[in-house]
Amino acid sequence: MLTIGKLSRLTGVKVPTIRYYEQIGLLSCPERSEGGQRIYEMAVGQRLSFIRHARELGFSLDDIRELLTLSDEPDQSCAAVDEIAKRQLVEIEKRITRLTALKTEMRRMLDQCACQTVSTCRVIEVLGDHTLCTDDH
Amino acid sequence: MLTIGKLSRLTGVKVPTIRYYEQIGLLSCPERSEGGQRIYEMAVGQRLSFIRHARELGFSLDDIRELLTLSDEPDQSCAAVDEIAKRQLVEIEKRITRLTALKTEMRRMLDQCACQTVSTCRVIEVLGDHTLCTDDH
DNA sequence: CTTGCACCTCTAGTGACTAGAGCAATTATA
DNA sequence: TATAATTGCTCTAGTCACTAGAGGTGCAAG
Ligand SMILES: [Zn+2]
Ligand SMILES: [Zn+2]
Ligand SMILES: [Zn+2]
Ligand SMILES: [Zn+2]
Repeated sequence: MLTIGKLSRLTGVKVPTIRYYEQIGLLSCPERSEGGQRIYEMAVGQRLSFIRHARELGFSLDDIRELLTLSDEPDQSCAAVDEIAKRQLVEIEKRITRLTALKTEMRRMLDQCACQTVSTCRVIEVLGDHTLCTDDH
Repeated sequence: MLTIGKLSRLTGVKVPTIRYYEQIGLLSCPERSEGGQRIYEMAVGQRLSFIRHARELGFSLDDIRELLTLSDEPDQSCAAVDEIAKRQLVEIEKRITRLTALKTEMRRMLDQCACQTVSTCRVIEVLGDHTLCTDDH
């Protein structure tokens, strides 16, 4: 049995975040002490660690909610699970592609700036005129 | 002279977004028609296009606010401008690094899954146990 | 003159928390 | 046992950059 603080230390999830997860129904309401404080069973630590790790890997809370539901049915096919993960992978790849293009553009801007006055600054110039860019973003 | 709709079409910034930018002081309040509708000078198009392009390149509205202020003083050194852009570049690079690590981890998870039942799903397993990962995130 | 689109203000919602106020319960120390 | 320190509680509001919707008004074409 754990207080919210201990659960927090155990999982690395901050106390207000745990309460937030309860509020949005990602964690079910735990028992309370006589004084009204939350008391968690040890197993909640597993669930919370799962949530934390999935968040670190970039899954949305909605995806996590679904993953948790799926993981409660061990005999089902894991196709749906893998589908969510694949979608997440594609998302990540898209973001990397986009950010890589931005990086190139930013570097080009900075490299071309002669570092004199604002009136001749290449950064300002390019920001004001997308046709000076090499690709769309 | 432009109505808000024309300004929107000219710059590709949505009407509510233009009003939002006015609300937070990124665009100054334009004149109004007798009926109370906003009427913009052509020059606002430049400013708004600058904002849009900077947003597309990932700058925050706070950074953009500062860039706009700086760009109004053409004779100053552009060091401060370039500083903001450099910071932004570093941010982008950090995000790429992080996302690349996530991508690796996600791919590993998916590759290792034998695609049978949830109980043996590698995705669920790894999400529940970070020690199965190859790096920190 | 009427139709229909564009425009107006204001409020609330998004995601995933975070901060803070003001108070109650529990635990550690004296 | 008394007190102090820590931890817990609820509730509200703030973050960022918008977006959606309600309920109303202005304006231009036919
Ligand atoms: Zn410069
Ligand atoms: Zn561009
Ligand atoms: Zn699987
Ligand atoms: Zn991990």
